[in-house]
Amino acid sequence: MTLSKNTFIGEFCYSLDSKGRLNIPSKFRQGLSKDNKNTFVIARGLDKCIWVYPLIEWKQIEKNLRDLSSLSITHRRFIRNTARYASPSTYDKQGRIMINPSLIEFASLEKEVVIIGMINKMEIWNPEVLNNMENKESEVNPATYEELSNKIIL
Amino acid sequence: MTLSKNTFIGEFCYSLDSKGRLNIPSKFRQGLSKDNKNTFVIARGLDKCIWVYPLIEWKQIEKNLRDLSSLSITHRRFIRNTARYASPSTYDKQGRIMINPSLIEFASLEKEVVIIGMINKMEIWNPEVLNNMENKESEVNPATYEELSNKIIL
DNA sequence: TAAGATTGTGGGTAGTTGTGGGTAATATGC
DNA sequence: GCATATTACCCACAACTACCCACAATCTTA
Repeated sequence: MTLSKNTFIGEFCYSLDSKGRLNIPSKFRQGLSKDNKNTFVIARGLDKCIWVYPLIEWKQIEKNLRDLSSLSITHRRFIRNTARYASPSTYDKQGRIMINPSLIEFASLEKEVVIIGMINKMEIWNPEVLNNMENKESEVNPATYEELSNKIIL
Repeated sequence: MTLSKNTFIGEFCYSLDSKGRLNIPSKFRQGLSKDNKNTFVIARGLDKCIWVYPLIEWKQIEKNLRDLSSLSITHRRFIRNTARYASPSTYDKQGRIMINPSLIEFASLEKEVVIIGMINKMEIWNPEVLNNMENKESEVNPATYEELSNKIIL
C-alpha cells in the first residue's frame, strides 16, 4: 500500500554486490511517481552516508541552484559541493542502482548496508557508522530540540 | 538517462592528451539539446579553472552582458574580462574538444584533469589546484553559506 | 496447504566509452 | 606557390557498463 508519492519511511538491510550495485526496496519503488523515469540521483549526505533522491525531488534542488549567480564565490562553492558528488542512476530491470566507488568510500560502505527512508530521500549507511553516530547522544542539544518543537508538530 | 537538458552534475577524472584534446563525459553529451550544434564555449573561470558552457547557455550570458551599460567602468571591465578569453569549440566524432594553450596555462592543467558538473556549465581543474582551493575555508563567508542552506532544501 | 508471483542476489555477455595515434584536409607564413 | 603547422577525421583497443538470464527465498492467493 502506498502513502504519499515519492515519500519514504522505514528501514531496510540490504547488501552491496561485487559490482557496486544496490537494490532499492520494492516498497520504495512502488511509491515512486512515473515522471521519475526509474531514475534516482545519488549524492553525498551531510552526515557520513549517501543520499538518494527521486529524480523529481532532485530537479527542484537543481532549479534552485540554477538561480545562484556564479559571481559570488560562496555561491560557486555551494554549487560545487552540492553538484560535484551527485550523479543520476537509472535502476535496472531488477531494481538496482549503481553506487560509484567514490561515494562507497565516502560512506565507508561494505557489503552490508542499511537503507533508511527520510521522507523526501533515502539514506544509505554502513550499519556500524550509523550506530556510532546515534550513540553520540551528547551531541543533541536539548535546546535545539526545544526550538524544533516550534517548527514541527508531532 | 537524462535529467534536465543542458544541466551538468557529477565529477570525472579524465586526461588531456598530447594534442590538447579533452573528452567530454558521455553523460554530459547525452544531456545536451540539439540546438547546441555540438559546440561549447570555453572561457576563463572566476576561480583558477576553465568554464565550459553549452552554446545555448553561453548565448544567455551574452544576452545578459548586452544589458550592461558601458557607461560604468565596472561594467566595461567585467564585459572585457568575460568576453576576452572565451572561444567556441566544436567536439569531434569521439566527443573531444580542443583546449587552447593559453587556457591550459591559466588553469595550470597537466595531463590529469578533473571535470565537475556545475549545473549550467562544467569546470575543468588541475586536481591539485582544486584541492588547495577547497581547503581554503577562509574565503567563504559563513553567514552567506548559512543563509543559502536555509533557502535551498536538500 | 500448494501453486504462483514477487523479491533479493549473483554472474555472463554484448555494446559503449575513454584514450592513443596515424593520416588526410585545411590553414598559415614566407 | 610551396613548405610547414594546425586541425579534423578515422581506426584500434582495453576497460567499463547496461542488459539479460538464472535461481533461491519469501510472500500472496486460491
